[in-house]
Amino acid sequence: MSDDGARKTPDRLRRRASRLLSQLTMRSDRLINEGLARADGRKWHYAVLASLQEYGPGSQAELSRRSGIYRSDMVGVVKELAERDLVERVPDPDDRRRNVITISVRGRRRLRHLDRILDDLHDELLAPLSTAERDQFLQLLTRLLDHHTRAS
Amino acid sequence: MSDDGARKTPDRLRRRASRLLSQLTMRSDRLINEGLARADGRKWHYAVLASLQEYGPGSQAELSRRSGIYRSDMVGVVKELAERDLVERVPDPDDRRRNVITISVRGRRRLRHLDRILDDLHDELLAPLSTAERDQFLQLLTRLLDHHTRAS
DNA sequence: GTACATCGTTAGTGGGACTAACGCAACGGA
DNA sequence: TCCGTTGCGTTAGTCCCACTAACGATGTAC
Repeated sequence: MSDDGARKTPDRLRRRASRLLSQLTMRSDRLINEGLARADGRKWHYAVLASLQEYGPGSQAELSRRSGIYRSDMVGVVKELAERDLVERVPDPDDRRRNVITISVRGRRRLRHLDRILDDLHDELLAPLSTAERDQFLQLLTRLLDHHTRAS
Repeated sequence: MSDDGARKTPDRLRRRASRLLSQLTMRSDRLINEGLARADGRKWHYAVLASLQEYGPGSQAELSRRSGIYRSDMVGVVKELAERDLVERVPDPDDRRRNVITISVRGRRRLRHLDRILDDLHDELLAPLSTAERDQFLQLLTRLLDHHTRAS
């Protein structure tokens, strides 16, 4: 950003929800990415590990669907996770197109770790809000997102 | 996105404010960009025109600071606006490093037009929320953004 | 068997934030 | 008056991310 100091951001801009969202998301993404990076973590790793933990093993394509990561990008994510022994990738004997991805013990431990890191980072992200306000914020975001997800 | 149908998005993911923000912002950006594109408009055009309207003429560097657009990107934006006769770009006689950018009559009309378009698009974006909830949402976003802007 | 869909993979697109470095002009001291 | 610093506009290029296209191999349906 470069609009520090004499903040002359026009009102029209400052008031638009779309702009508030992009700006805040930019900061939020930076905060989370940097926070995770400090622990050699990435958002995508977290997403995949969480998906494996909550819904069990699955093919890359299925992980894709669960996590919203494109299957073209999933290749690299799974590779990185496998390199770190957080996940096992085994060809599916029943369907030779598929790899079955399974979370490892290290993977579960790692997920717990990332969860703690994310808790802290979100505390920082939502710092100015009270507990009630945080809930409200989440609720509003969820309703909006749900609305635009169904509509898509 | 690709997580339609059987929504198996893990809870951990669905609940994180950071993720809600990115996802919603992605939809929001698409909505706004496509809406503006239908009228041959762009976010950046709006930002610059709004800044000129509210604070008067300025150099490209100053517009940069007002709008948060990088001065390297401002070059192209001003060029596009000038091509459409929405602004005038004149060398500053008092400081030969500068161009003075001024909004034209067409520019003002265009800004009003874009404002109407954006009003509609934001109505769509915030559709599921009541008026009170929209205010609250904006207020929460603003507080969060302010907090993370000062801290930067 | 033949058409079609799905899987993993590679490559590449397009947009947006952001950096580096340039030549030029202005400003602020010694 | 020269000199270092700062600000300007511009060009080029980086990185990240969502997303598309196309591929060969495999599975499924008719």
